[in-house]
Amino acid sequence: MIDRSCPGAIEPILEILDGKWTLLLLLELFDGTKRFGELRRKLHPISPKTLTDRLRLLEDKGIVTRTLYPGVPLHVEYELTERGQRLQPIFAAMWAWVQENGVCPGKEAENISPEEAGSL
Amino acid sequence: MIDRSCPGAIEPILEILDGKWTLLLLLELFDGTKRFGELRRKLHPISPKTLTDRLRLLEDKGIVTRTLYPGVPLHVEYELTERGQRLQPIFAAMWAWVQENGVCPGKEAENISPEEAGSL
DNA sequence: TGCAATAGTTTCAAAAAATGAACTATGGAG
DNA sequence: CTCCATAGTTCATTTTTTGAAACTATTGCA
Repeated sequence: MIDRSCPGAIEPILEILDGKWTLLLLLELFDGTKRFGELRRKLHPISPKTLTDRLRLLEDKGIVTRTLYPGVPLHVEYELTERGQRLQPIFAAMWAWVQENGVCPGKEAENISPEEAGSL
Repeated sequence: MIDRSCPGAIEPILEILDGKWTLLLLLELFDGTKRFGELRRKLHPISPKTLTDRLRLLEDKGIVTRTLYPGVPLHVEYELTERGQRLQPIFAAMWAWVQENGVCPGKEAENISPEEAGSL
């Protein structure tokens, strides 16, 4: 389980998972390769600055790769590395916890009024 | 595994795990009931304000309980709830990731010079 | 030449989080 | 009446993070 003799050892992962958008961003990437604009839309209203900041950090930590495709218009794809894929169990554990203890916002959204629904 | 149809569902846990000291604090509490001063020493140099802020938040979210023991000197004990205990698998998954991909700072500390060691 | 579409960067302001130092509260012992 | 030890609180300041708006870069096409 958890090795209590080396408490500082979780720090590398704290650096990776830290930041307002990081977990949501990683969730998107678990779903597969994504382009910059696509991530921006799915994580709306994230700012482009914050998105690049996060992606650069994850790149530095070896969690994602950035691939530029020249051509018109150019585009860029972000993809999880092997190392990044291995983060999935952490999310699965979070997910399991939420199932048992949290609430899924979607469930309550089922009975929103038509007017509210229209504005989405 | 992860339910992609309900992406917003991880948010409750983001609120719980957020903050510079939270994960380290929870690690301490997994080890057992702890008093305020004890946590403060183990998490040094955390400020008392930050520590109370975190503990209050965790209390509000039903993750820890606070028990006051009157008497002289008075003392307070913080303990994980059942709900809080169930967060352990998340940490275990983080730990496993670090084992495979990260570095344990302790390992490198084995060959520090005597002068450096003396200052600890 | 200038526009369209992608993916950013830059700069500055605003908001949120953490820190540090000093102070409060409790209650018995001396 | 003061002191000790515990567990905080308060407030001003600093540091860190996030955000918004406007601007840059690339390259083919009309």
